[in-house]
Amino acid sequence: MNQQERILEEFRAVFNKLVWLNRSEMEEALKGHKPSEVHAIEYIGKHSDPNVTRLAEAFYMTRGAISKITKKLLDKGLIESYQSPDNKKEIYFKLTAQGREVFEIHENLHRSFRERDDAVFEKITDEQFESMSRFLDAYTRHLDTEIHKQGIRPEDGPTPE
Amino acid sequence: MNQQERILEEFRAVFNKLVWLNRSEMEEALKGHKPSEVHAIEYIGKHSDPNVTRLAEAFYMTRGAISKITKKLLDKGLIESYQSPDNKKEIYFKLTAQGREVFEIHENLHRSFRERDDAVFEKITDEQFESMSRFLDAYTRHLDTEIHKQGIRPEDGPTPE
DNA sequence: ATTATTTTGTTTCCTTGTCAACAAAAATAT
DNA sequence: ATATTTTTGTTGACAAGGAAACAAAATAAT
Repeated sequence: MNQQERILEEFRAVFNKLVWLNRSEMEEALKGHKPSEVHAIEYIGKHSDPNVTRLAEAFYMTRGAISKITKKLLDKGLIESYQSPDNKKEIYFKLTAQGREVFEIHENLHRSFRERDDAVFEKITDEQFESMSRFLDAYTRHLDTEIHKQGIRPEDGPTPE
Repeated sequence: MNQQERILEEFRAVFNKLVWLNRSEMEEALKGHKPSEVHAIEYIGKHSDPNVTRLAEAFYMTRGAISKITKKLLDKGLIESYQSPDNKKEIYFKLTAQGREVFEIHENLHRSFRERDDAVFEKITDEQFESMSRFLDAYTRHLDTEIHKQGIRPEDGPTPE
């Protein structure tokens, strides 16, 4: 295993550990709501006029899947839908009071996770941070170039926020 | 969004892009085999005496899920099972000739992905590499400590290779 | 040695997401 | 203006994976 594979593998491992560690606490605090539902609530709470298509693009999921999730959230009364007077096709979502509660719990938990790990990030120097950031930027640009080379298929490609 | 969140978010983005870019090519080359099947073939080809439990631990999946995947691979004739004379319970797997073909195609593709991205990794200095590596080690240790604090539940925790 | 506990693999049921087909609305072409 | 194409959201059929229950074998306890 060379340098390249090692660094990517290490990152993957850290990420997995992080996800696994946070999940149990998150699930405990938000019992009764599935991770995908909470995720959608977070997005809806943070963006203006979100609709099924936007959520699907942001989550790299199909519109069908999102449609089912928002249906559940509507049934639970965590979100409500509204439309623009000049567009009868698109359906937007916003949080209800009850949805905002879930949103806040989620935000607070995220804050606590961040604080928990602050120690590690305080120890990295600005140079270290800059170093990683430059690497990531370079890698992203490289991948974008490669994606472009392959002949892009924008309809199923990621369109991150 | 602070430093901490930014760096993690950037890594997630790079990772997603990487997965997405490689997937189409991989699926094209290994048509007829599901990603999870190929993944299992890779593991079986690289480890000695792998069984359902080992695969489940390595992939962070349940034994039930792995059991179904290996069943399919057996039916396809890509792997075969064998047992030790002094253990009638554990069932190990190894690749058949046909399975090795899939294994090789997969390995070659990975090699080509690596070569494709070499340029990016060649540009990072040894200091940069060291810097990232130290950060990752520190983060892993920190998370291990936190996991330990929480009261460990080894039965559903990750047990990476 | 016998009993109790743990490990291993499989199966059934359930949930979640993808895919494909569809209708309604909007955008574009002609 | 009308016709065609694209976008948007929904639904039903299907596949993948998780949870739980289970039997068989191995291990530990007594």
